[in-house]
Amino acid sequence: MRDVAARAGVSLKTVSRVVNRESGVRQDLVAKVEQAAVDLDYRPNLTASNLRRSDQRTSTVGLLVEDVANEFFSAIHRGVEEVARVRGVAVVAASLDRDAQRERELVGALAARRVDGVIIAPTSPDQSYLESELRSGWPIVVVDREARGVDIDTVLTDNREASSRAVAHLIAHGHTRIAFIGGQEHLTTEHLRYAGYVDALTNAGIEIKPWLVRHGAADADQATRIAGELLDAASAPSAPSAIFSAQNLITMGSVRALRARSLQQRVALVGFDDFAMADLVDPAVTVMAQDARAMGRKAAELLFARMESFDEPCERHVLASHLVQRGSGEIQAESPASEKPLSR
Amino acid sequence: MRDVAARAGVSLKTVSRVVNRESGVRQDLVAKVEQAAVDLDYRPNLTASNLRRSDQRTSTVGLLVEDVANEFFSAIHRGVEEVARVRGVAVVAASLDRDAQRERELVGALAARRVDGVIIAPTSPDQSYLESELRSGWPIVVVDREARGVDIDTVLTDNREASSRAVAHLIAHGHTRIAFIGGQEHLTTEHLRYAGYVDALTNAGIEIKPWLVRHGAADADQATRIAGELLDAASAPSAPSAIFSAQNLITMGSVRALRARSLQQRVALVGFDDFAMADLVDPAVTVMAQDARAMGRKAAELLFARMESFDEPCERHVLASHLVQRGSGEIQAESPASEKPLSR
DNA sequence: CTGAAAGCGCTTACAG
DNA sequence: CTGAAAGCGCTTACAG
Repeated sequence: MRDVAARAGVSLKTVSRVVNRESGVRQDLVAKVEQAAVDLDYRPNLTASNLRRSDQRTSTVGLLVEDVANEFFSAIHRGVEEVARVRGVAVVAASLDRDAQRERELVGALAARRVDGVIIAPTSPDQSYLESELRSGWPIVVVDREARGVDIDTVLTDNREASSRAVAHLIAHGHTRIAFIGGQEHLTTEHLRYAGYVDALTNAGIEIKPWLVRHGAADADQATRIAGELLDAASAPSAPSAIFSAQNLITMGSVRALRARSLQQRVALVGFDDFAMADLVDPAVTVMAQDARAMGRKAAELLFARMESFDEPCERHVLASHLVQRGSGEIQAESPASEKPLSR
Repeated sequence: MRDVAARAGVSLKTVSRVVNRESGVRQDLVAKVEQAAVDLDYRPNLTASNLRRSDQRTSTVGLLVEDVANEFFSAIHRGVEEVARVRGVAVVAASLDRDAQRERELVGALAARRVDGVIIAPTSPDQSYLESELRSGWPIVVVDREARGVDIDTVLTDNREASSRAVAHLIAHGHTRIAFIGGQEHLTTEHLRYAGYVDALTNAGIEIKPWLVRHGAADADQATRIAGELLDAASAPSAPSAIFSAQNLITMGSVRALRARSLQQRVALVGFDDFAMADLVDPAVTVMAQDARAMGRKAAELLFARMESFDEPCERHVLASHLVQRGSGEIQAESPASEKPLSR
């Protein structure tokens, strides 16, 4: 900038005004400065400018999710980006991979870069370490999963209610032996989805059968193995006639397990989370679909709102999921009483 | 930092040394400074530090792709992140959405943030606008698609050869009426994949039939429509007996078109790019799989290498794709001569 | 409308 | 081993 000022024969301040398109600079000076900037390949340095600027904004926000390559989280990423973009704000995204320590490290890395705020799908069991950043007025929003140990803006789906509806859907198709396959137990989403499963069974007066409940499927391959164990181990009368899978990767794994045993037309399946190609599997997969992109948008809106107002009370948004019936969830339980043909 | 220095009763410089873990500070001073930092909730300001630092590194790199929510690009993102992470480097990722102007704007936005380098899957037809940034020594690597109008480090797949192999695979199964469905024509990947299609047909002495070639499918829905037109419009003897789709979204769209006509067991399909659940569709989808994550890793490695050496000649890496046979690509052409049963 | 001085939070290049 | 001064590229808060 100094070089540009020298070449244009004006002061630093005038160059600054032109670069920031402030009004009230004589037209001929504007032209001179712009010419000099072009001649010298001048690029404004945002990091220098916000060092002194009063708002201290870097026009960058952070996003921490389980895995940027998981389609659920990349859809959230996309939603955040959409809201950030219109404000000229960039998004630095990173994957936590269920590593609690990395969550803290990355928060620190984003703080060191002075991003204007951060959106987190927390993986660590406790977020009280965020206390001091929140007190300092650094905007933080939690998405998909609830934070624990700290009061914070939150965007969630109706995990418990939606799961209950999903399981009730299976019950309505005659199922009473419904397996639950869930992910990491310490995640709030898993807790709530399991609670919804219990709710639905309880409401229907169906006993919870512990041997049909499995937690801890960390990826699609583990889910395939676990679903396989459920399908193989149980003796016929106690074998599951339906599966409720609590998450997209688990659903994909369950589909593989069912197909490997040629059970996909006999054992019903409803999965939490939609995924690409769910409509093309045979039978097509019935899912409880969250609008991940909308969650990302909402989280970003909360984040930007928070930048304007430190001391408003925390907000908590719950987005509704909806059941997408595609076939796998409408398979009737095999029983003498039920004689409807397989739907679809 | 000034406050920390005051509270610890030392100079700014000493705090700086402690914060940066430089050796040669007396143990008692280190302890005092660390205590003061904790008391005051001190966070180092990376943006301030690299303003003065000689290397001027922000420990952040940029990544510009078509869409962060497309699984091909989010896998690249993940690969870049893996390499960046071990260096303590953050990744700011953004979507171009085929908007050439946005490509330039985002490059400018990243330049203003002084990221240490940027990886681009270019969408605009010409990258000569990057000339001045490259001259200034700003590391840029291009991934997936070639840059035009500028000499630059590049990571690609063997688009042409791989496409040729994919189409040859269909020819080997008796097909001569093979449709090509491609995306945006100005993308180098599309050019090359079409060229590979032409190569394979030419090598086999099969004439290119213009009515079987369609460019410009911009998303899965358009691909469904285009594939449908191809399947419907042609009169029986000239209808395609196989489809080569040049990209993941197009493949998904083509699967939908085939299924809507119950042709999925009769018309063969090979797609470029693998995708989740391709193994669970019926028939499972044969694809020419690129290792997107490896491409991202390689691009990041080139980028970091470039930061060390401005004037080395540009490198160009071509990663091999491999055919994953799953069923849809092994459907034999229907002809009296061919009596093999459907494979799988 | 334009500019000279001070300062953002840190590091460099020195001196002690 | 420690620190006082200058400066990174810009903006603020003035004065003219």
